Amino acid sequence: MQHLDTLLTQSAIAGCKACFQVDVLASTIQIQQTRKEFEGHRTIVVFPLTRVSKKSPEETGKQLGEWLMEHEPLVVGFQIVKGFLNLSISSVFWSEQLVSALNVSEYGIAPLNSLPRVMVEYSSPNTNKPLHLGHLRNNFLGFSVAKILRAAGHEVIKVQIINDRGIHICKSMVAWKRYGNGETPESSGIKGDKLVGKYYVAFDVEYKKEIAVLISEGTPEDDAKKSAPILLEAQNLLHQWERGDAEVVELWKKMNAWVYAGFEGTYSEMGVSFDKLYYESDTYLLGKAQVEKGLKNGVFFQKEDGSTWIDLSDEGLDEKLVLRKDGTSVYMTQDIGTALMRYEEFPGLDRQIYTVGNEQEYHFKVLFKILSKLGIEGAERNFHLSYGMVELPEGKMKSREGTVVDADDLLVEMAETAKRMASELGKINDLSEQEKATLFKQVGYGALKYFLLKVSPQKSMMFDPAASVDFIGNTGPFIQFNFVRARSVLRKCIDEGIPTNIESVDASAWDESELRIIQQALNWPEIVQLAAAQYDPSVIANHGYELTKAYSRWYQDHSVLKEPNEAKCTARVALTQMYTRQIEAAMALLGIEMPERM
RNA sequence: GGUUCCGUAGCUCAACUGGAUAGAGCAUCUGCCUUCUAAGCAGACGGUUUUGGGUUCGAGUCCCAACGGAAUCACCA
Repeated sequence: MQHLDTLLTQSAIAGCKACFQVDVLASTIQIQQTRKEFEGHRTIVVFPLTRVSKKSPEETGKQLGEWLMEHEPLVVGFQIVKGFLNLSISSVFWSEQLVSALNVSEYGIAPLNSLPRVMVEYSSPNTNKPLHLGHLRNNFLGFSVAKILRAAGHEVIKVQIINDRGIHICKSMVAWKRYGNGETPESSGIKGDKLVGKYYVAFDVEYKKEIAVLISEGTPEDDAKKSAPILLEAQNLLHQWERGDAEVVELWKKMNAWVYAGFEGTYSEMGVSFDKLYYESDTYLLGKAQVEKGLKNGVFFQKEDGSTWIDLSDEGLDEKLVLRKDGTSVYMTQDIGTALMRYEEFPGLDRQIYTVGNEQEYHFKVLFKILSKLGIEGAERNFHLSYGMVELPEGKMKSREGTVVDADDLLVEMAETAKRMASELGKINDLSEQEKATLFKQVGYGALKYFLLKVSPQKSMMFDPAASVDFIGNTGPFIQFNFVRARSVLRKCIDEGIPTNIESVDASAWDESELRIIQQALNWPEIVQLAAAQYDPSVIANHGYELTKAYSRWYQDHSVLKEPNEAKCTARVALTQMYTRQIEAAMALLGIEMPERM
């Protein structure tokens, strides 16, 4: 479509020269898709031209339209509505564009490495509890953005950093030592991450009890919170870990391994993956060296108590701590080290995309500034893919109040809902049990992914577990359903000997609704680029929905198999093919699989 | 209090980045399955785009102010 608009712009510029004797800039020619209530395909907005034409919008449009009719072969008709010049484009053009799009292998997908190498970080869980709904949004988002960037031409490296170290895991360790009696995932049959999470909860229960006891003995609340024995024990474990105490490190390794096995199960169900994993325990010391180097260069400064800071007040930010007075690192220290390490490990890395919730916006603003001051070329190109929280009707998820929506549970529920719907409809009774199981996951997970990705990332969103995720309307299954119908048509074409290798379509075979769908579909390459530029899967989701909606409407009153006119039949096969290929590609960018039947 | 983000139909979201009469889905109501899969299609209902100013041919979109909500401003992660 860009191609078409470029041609039309050039013609319009020539037209302005001929009609009004002025040179106009390309930016003055505004072209958009004609709204569906008007005749025509592309619209030139005339208002900006009235300044040079010195005529009314209607008169300006009329002169330009007449000139284009004569001199631009693509334009076969025009109409002026107020200040809008609506151009009808030759259906031969649409026909040819469609066929050529059908004959490239991955229409709209840019060649790999045509754009620079980028890194997408997502997930980044703590290892003390299982993944929840918030992680689902995070993971689907990061995974999808990685795919979109790849489709736009970037080389993409998907990574996560695992927060495997710190007080949180020590809490689980203490509780397991106290109450675990050697329980393991194998002995209990509990998934590893769930088991560790169980002891994190057990810690919290005991911690609260001890605080209550202390308070009843007359200890002020603040002191009680700091001096509860179980907390001290956890802190002690953390110190032992940092000193490398063999027994503690072994327990830490053991419990983390349980968690990783559990996470791996969830990731695999979700269909997300990573190219490289980073562990905080490997990287948390790296930042220190960088900070010390920066201290010598004057990027950082030390306060009297020995803590290290950066002053970003002239950037509109505050002073920010990068090393504690005891020399231990904070979150920022670690992120500095990890970032610099990644630049070294992946030469030519153009930027990093951090998929992290919007509560950390300030943190990343500071991080990017620091990286820039440390001399990273293009550090300001780094992007915090910030997303809003997923909220429940009663507010935020709180693990302490048990309102957390568990990722594994939700996935199971989604597949079950798909199963329930499918058995009510009874269209797939002849599939094998295994085929059915696959289908229920495709549909159920598809519904969930679409639900979470169709909303712009920055917006916080509502999730009502009671209302559940819809399967009708603007949903993943609606798109899958239309795909399945279209595929079914194409299969039957093959059965009935109707050719599906389309090399040309007679332009006279199209009706207006079809030309409109073609036009919509030909926007695909730009949609991919736009989604990549904005790091926004919802752009893809919306396009997929609009295209599907149009196809579904068309499907209702255009039969392919029963169309007697051969040229029309061919045209409809081509359109159906275009639809199935594009929608499959689009959904793939969202991580949604398409079934053959449903 | 400072900074940032958000506010569109009863609910959940769009609106091609300043263009035409602000669109979908859900919910409610009415039609359509002997016709390629009805998880569908068509129609009805539903709006002072939170409010008030401004910028211009033109504002949901940009600027200012107010109101409402969220996040952040930790030697937490």
